Amino acid sequence: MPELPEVEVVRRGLVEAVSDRIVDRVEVLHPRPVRHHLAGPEDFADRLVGERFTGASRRGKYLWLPLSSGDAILAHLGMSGQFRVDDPDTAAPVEHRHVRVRFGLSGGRVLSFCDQRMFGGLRISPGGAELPAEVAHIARDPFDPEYDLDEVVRRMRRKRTTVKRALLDQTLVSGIGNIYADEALWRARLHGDRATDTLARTKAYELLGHVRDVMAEALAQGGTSFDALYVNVNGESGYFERGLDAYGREGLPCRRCGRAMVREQFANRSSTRCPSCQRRPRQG
DNA sequence: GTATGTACCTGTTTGC
DNA sequence: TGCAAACAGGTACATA
Repeated sequence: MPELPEVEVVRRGLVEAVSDRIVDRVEVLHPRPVRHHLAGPEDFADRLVGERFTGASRRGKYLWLPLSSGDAILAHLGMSGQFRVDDPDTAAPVEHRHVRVRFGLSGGRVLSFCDQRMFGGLRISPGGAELPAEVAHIARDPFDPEYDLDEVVRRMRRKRTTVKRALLDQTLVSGIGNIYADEALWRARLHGDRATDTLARTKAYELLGHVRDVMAEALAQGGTSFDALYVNVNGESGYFERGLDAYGREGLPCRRCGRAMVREQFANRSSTRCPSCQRRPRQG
């Protein structure tokens, strides 16, 4: 599932692949990924033909492709979204890759938005080249030059919620999903149910430091991959899966203490933790 | 304003 | 063997 490191890998690939290319053809093969473009799939396609890409930007897990008109194509990969860049002659058949939207580019290459589970999507953001209005509510991520760690710690400790919910709150700090939340909690030896307002200031700084570190390490390895659902624009997987200490390790020994890792339900998803290093907080 | 719960999706795995 | 149910989970929206 693409989180910040995976989305950043895709962004870097897109900068190389689409910058200065002109859209000469758009095919919307399934309406769902453009559901947020209220004027409909045909309008989505018509508006983009003739536009020139000027780069690729990101905030948290949102990506956007600024256009020379000042508008942007805003994208979210959701659970299983991928961007692929191919030569038309060598690309795999459309139906084998769940291609939902295809862009013909000047120079002959094809940019495809593929999405098996269709939680992701594309939309046109008018005037959104700099920062789409649709992502204005998303907090800066830990790799953003203007990310304000002190402010995140202050806001986190003021919230009346639990630590894991706070990490996943994209309006507090963006880019973190279930995988890297579990990894950072394991490194910080914290249980996800710990109340944020009982967290010592130094512990909050430590936790957010682990968040940044684990995502930086994942990015350096090209991201994490599961079930080939996440790949870069060339269809290649990252290598960080072997670096995970918590996520997906239910029943395996904790790499710190050897106790078997456990998996628990958490808000319609799951959390994996060490029952010894990450003790459940006392209630009340 | 803030916190929480649910719907949206489909390929794969699990259970009867 | 075959079908149904469970599961994965980020975001938008509804509800409390």
